[in-house]
Amino acid sequence: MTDRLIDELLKIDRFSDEEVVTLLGFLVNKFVRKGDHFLNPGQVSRHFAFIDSGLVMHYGLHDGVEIPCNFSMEGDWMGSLKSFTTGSPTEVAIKALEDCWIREMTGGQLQQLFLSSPRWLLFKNELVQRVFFNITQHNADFAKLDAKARYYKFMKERPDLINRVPQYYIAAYLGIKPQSLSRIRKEG
Amino acid sequence: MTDRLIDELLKIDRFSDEEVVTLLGFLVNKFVRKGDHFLNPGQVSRHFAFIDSGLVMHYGLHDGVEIPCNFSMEGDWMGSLKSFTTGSPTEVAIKALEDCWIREMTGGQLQQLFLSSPRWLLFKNELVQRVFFNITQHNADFAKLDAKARYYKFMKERPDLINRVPQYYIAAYLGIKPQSLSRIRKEG
DNA sequence: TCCGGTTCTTAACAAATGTGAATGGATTTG
DNA sequence: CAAATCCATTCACATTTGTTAAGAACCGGA
Repeated sequence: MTDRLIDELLKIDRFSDEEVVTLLGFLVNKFVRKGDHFLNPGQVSRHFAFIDSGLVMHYGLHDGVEIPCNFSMEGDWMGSLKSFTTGSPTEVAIKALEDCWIREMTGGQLQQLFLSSPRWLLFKNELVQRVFFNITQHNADFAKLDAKARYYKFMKERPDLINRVPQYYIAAYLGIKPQSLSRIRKEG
Repeated sequence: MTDRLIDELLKIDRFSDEEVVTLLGFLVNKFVRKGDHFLNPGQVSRHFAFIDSGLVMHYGLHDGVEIPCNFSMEGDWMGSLKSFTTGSPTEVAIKALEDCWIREMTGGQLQQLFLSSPRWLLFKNELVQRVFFNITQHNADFAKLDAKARYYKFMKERPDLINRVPQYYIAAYLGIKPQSLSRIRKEG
């Protein structure tokens, strides 16, 4: 039997069996139905989770419209770093776009993990850095590319998302209106 | 005699005198003239530095145009995290917009620092997180606001930069053309 | 299966932003 | 100091994107 979570862990660092067991002892299985929130807008984030299956979006609200800023899927970890570390109400909510099976832990458990082995802090840093690099790239795309180019780039780089994310969310992620995205798709 | 670097350090964590001395032992003073690079486009980043005075921009190139993605000034640390940690050629160059006095160290020295006390790793994480939160906010602004709103927000939040950064760089940072920024400024 | 809502598309028009070119002022350089 | 360059502005016009409204296609639930 293989465990995707362990596979992903070992890609990042050489965790010992003991370290892995400690982590698994903290994790609790949970089901999140499509459309439900892992983290509601304005709430304080208290959990950090691995996604075994399914897809979520991280999003902010603007004039009542949900604007995704990131997507996470099976094999990814998810959480609202800022709310989680500062205890402030989150500016970024997390909602399931598909039924999800996840394994979650609390902030206190994560702290215990950090104390149990220095490797876990490096692990966290690695995850933060990955998201940081992605956001930096997305940001550069906004400054450099027009709407059409951003859409083509998204299609090329995230073909896995094209058919799993509703187009009006993709449009919002790219900073354009759904009608404009339709037009871009039509005119090739 | 006060040292801005030490002030900033102590805002982040309770470093001991010994830890501070270790850091200072690694740092080398350097002058970077306005217009010169701290990190040239495409080079591998080998240094990490504190800015005692002056202003730099982190930027990427697009069709030969410099597009800033971040600014750092006196009191800030600077470096290209991705190039620095992965050893890859940087996608983000760093250029002085004003004459700068900096104190820099090498990657090897930073590693020594990490080994000397766990506090330094936490320190690095804190710096990464801050930039991460900033970029995340800038990113959300791109998706949510039009050019005019982005400019007003920038004026409100970064009045310290308005008169130190040339307007064509501010325009590029905001993802618009200099002429469009001129028009926005004119029409109020 | 049918219904009711949601998502996607289309179109005409409005508004925002880009483009190219010219000007004048400021700044740098020799 | 003068020449040269760079930078900000302005304008007319082109292109892109937003807005509003309507209908078509696609669901999910009764």
